[in-house]
Amino acid sequence: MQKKTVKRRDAGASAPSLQDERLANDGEGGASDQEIYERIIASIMEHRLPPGTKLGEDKLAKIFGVSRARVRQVLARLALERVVVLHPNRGAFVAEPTIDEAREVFEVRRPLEALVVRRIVAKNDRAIIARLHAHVEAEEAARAARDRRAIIRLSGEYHVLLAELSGSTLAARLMHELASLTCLIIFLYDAPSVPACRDQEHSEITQALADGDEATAIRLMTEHLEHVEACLDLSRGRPEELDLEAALAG
Amino acid sequence: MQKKTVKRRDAGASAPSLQDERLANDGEGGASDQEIYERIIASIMEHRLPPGTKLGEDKLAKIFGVSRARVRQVLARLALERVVVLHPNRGAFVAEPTIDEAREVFEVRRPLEALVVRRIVAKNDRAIIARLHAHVEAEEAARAARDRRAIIRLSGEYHVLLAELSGSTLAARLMHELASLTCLIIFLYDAPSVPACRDQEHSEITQALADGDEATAIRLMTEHLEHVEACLDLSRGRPEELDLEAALAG
DNA sequence: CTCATCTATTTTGTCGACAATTTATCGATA
DNA sequence: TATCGATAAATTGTCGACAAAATAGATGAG
Repeated sequence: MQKKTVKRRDAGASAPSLQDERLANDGEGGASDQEIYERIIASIMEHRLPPGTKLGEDKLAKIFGVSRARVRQVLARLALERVVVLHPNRGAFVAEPTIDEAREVFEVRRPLEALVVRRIVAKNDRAIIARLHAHVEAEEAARAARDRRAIIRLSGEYHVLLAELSGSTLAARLMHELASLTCLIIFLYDAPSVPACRDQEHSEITQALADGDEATAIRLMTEHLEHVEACLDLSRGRPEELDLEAALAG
Repeated sequence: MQKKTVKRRDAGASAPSLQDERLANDGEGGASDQEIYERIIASIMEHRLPPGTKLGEDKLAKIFGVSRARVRQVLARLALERVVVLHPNRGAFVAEPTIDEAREVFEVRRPLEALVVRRIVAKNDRAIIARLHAHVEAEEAARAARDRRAIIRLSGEYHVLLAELSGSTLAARLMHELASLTCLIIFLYDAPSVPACRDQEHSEITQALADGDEATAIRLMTEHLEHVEACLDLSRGRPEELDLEAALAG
C-alpha cells in the first residue's frame, strides 16, 4: 500500500519559487515536501497564519493528506529558517520575532540588498529588467485590485526575485529567509497605514536598474528599506510575554 | 525500554558553540542531536571529513550509538546549511562548493563581517575584547603546537565568535554557516602554502577593535578576507565532474 | 579478456505504532 | 465557591519494520 513514486526535487534544489498557490485542502492523495513548505510559507507571507499560531502536526497532516512524519520534516525546516519556533514537547508555532530580531533583519538586509543591486547592474541583462518590470506590474495590479494579501506577498517576493536574478544562489537563499521574516515583522509591528509607499519605490528601483545607474539604485533601495523600517512601531514590544516578565521582575 | 529523559536544548536554541570536541565513538548510550551536529561540523571544519565524503546513515548511527532517524534529522539540517548535499536515493555527502559558490560566500561575508565589526565597536565592551584576545591566544598556541586541524577550525571560529559577541543572533547564525562553507572552500581550492598569514591578521583586527578604531578594523577585516580569497586557486575547477561533462560535450 | 545483463546485497525513503510529556477535565476538600 | 490534586485526553518524541531504489557482484556472451 505504498504510494506512487513521488516526484522529488533533484539534488540541485533549484526551487521554483514565487508561485501563488493558495493554502487549502486539496482533497486527493498527498502533496510533496516542497509543496507543503511553499504553502505554509505563502500563508505566512500573506498574513493568513498570524504569528503565534499553533501548527499542530496531526492537523497539518490531515489538511495536506500526508503522514505526520512528512509534516514534521517541513516544520523542522521552517524552524531552521526561524519562521516557526519549536517548543519542546509543545509543538510548532509561527514565529514572533522580537524588536531586536526585527532590527537585525533590516541591518543584514541593507548590505545584502546593496550587493544584489550591484550584481544586477553588473549583469546588464535586458531579460532581467523585463522580469522585474513584469513583477512590478503584478504588484500594481494587486494594488489596484485592493488585494492586500497579494500586495504583501508580492512586495516581499520582489526582493527575492531580485536576489534570484542576481545570479547568487547564496544571496537568493538568504533573501528568501529574510523576506519571510520581514513579513512576520511587518505583521507584528506595522502601523495600520502602511502599504501605500512601497510599490512605487519598487518601480523606481527597477527604473534605476534599467538605466544601469548603480548609485541611484543602491540609494533608492537603502531608502526603501529605511522607509519600511521607519514605519514599524518600534518603541514598545507587544504586550504579552515581555510584560509578563517585566511584571514578575518588578 | 525508553531511554532516560534526554536533556534537550531549550526553545531559545542559544547554541553553546565553539567547543573542541573530537569526533569519536563514545561507546556508551547515545548523543543528542546537537552533539551529533557539532561533532560532524567540527570534523568538517578540521578537514577530517573531506568534501565529497559519503555520510552513510547507518554508519553514522552506529558511530554515535543512536537511531538512524536521529542521524537523518541532523543530516537534513546540515543539508539546509549547504554543508552537505543530499542526493535522492543516494545519500548524504560532504558538500563540494563550486568556484562560483565560493565567490558568493566571500561576497556575502565581506559586508556581513563589516556589520559585525561596527556592532562590536559600538558596544565598546572590555569583556568582548578580552574574549577575542583569549581566542587569538588559543590560535597562536595551536599554531605554535603545529596543530593544523585546530588552526583551521579556530581560524573559522574567530569570525563566528566575533559575530556572536556582536549581539546579533542573526549575524551569528549566518556567520556560523558561512564559516563552515569557507572551511570546505579552503580545503578544495587553497594552495598548500596557506595558513601562515591569517592568525596574525586576527590579532591585528582584535587590536583595532580594542582601540575602538572602526575604520581600521573594517579595513583590516576586508583585507583579511581578500587575502584569504586571493590565496584560493580560482582559475580552474576541480577535475572530476566538470571535466567529465566537458569530455562528453567534446 | 572485455563488456553487458541479471541477481543479490546494501542503503535510503516512508510509514505506523508505542512511549512520554503536556494539557484539559473532573472530583474532592477547606 | 474556589483551589488543589488526580485522572483522562490529546499531542509530541522516538523507534523499528517494511518497501523501493541503487550499487555491487556474479554469470554468461562476444
